[in-house]
Amino acid sequence: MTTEIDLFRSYIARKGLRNTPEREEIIREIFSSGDHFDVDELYLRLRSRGKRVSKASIYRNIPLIMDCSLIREAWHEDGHMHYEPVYGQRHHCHLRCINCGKVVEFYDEKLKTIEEHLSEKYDFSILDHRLEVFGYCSNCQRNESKEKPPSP
Amino acid sequence: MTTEIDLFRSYIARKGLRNTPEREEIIREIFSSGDHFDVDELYLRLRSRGKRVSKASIYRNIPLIMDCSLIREAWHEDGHMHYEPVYGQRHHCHLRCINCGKVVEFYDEKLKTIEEHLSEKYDFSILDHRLEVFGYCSNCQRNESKEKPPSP
DNA sequence: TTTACTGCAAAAGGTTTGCATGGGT
DNA sequence: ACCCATGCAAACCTTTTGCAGTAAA
Repeated sequence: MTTEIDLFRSYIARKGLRNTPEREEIIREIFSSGDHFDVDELYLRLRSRGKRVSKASIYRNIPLIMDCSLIREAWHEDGHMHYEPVYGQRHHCHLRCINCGKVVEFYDEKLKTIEEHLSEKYDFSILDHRLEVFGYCSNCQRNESKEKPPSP
Repeated sequence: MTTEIDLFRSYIARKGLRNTPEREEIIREIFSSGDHFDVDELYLRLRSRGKRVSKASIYRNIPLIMDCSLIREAWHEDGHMHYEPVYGQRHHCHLRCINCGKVVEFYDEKLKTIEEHLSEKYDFSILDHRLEVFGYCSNCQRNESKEKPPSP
């Protein structure tokens, strides 16, 4: 976590911006768990630790934290964006259960190959990708029929 | 396009719902171009053809049209969802230029293999996936530096 | 005749922004 | 001292919803 904060500090300095306690708390909170999060959740987590950082500040800082590659957008769901820490983690994608929301992270080397093909074929310089795979987890496969509206 | 409308009609009938002129116009408009769209754009396209369908009706019908697999969510950008027609099209993913927004559709067989691996390894029954790849298209590679804010 | 569907306008929920205050550098 | 960052509240935008009227079946 020290590394993430240092990275952010140097990014802030490089951009001629200012370091603030709020900014440090946000980074600290994100990397204290290292898990996916959304703005509301992050706000409540900070709050529950007695750190009063406004949502406006979180919203204003997220673009900066993305810009220095410490987090990135993971997926959009339930009307809002979900983010994930990215620094120090192997790049990965998500396998998600469309019934219970369970998330499995995975990585597949073949994605690199796909990127290379695309780069050649369409003359793109490729920076990133995001793969989401959807299905029913083992639990929900059994209960699947219950959750679906009846087809009359 | 006849096929899409028939599919939708039979879906509506099967669900015990009602067919309406508005519903037919929406389907017709979506498949008249077969391209990506968002709600506002679809609304304006209908309007410019003299078809007055309210946005509320579009929003209310999109879940139905997704449910019968005629369209699906493509990506979330600029604060709103983008959809794409799916019926009659080979499943595909998107390569997008992060500078100019250019979209290239592609398909790679390796994604099927990835799905199979995931299915075995994590015991998921997999229904779908969405892969977005980001980079600079050939044009924007040259002009990349211009578009970025200066780093002081 | 029944009741689902539509349009309108209001509401809801996430995100952005204007403004005055406070705090890094 | 300068001016960027914060908190608050209002504004903004997309999407959802309540309601009364309309029209499929």
